[in-house]
Amino acid sequence: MDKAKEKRLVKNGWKIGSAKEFLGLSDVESSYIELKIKLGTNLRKLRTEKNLTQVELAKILKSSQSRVAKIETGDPSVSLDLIVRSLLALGTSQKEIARAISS
Amino acid sequence: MDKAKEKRLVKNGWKIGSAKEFLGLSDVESSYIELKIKLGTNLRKLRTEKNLTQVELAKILKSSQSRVAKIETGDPSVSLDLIVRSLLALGTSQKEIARAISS
DNA sequence: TGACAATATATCAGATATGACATATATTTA
DNA sequence: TAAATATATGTCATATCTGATATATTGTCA
Repeated sequence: MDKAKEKRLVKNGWKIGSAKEFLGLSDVESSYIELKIKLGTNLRKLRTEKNLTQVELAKILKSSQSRVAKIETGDPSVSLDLIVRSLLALGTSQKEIARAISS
Repeated sequence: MDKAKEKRLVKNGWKIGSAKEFLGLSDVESSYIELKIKLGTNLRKLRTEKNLTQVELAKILKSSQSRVAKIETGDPSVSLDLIVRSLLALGTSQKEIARAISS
């Protein structure tokens, strides 16, 4: 299964459902990807609300600009761990993370 | 920071707060650990409700008994990705995962 | 008690994620 | 418009996570 391709499709407006069908993703896999994209999108929202650049956020996270971009664009190389830690580092509470997942 | 030690402490009834203080964990780190423990505990609850052994669950997850045990006991070597995928594989919805995080 | 099933813990080679860097492509601003 | 700033994408050496295996510990029941 080509995760890079799948990510590109999702980014370009494909609904998870259709991407799932097209790529033959399992329910678990597609739900997991959907979840990561939700949280990554949430991180971008948070960052822009705080008027931070990716470079500035990267510094806070002790990561790099490129990895922040990958978090926000749902790059398949990014772990849920990193996304969640990043949200927490920006002050997101567990309840807020839960809300983001439910949305 | 010794994650194995921290895990043992938490397991033995230390509250996150005190483990955090004792070990000098950052807010991000302690919240992240707390979250993993919550979801791991949730997985165990789900598994036992379904009357599955760790060996049986491992087979479903295409993992091993030892890794299932590590998920359930909050072993620091386990990623959030694996925990969430495992919950999803047991049929947990995103809303239910969100609920577990909020609790 | 002892045998047996279930769970926990330790270790490791291979797999995957990581920050860093280079560089491409937007996007903004003068 | 061009220059400056911000974001995206590709690659890689190193770090971390993985399933597997071995073995220890715990619980259960005759």
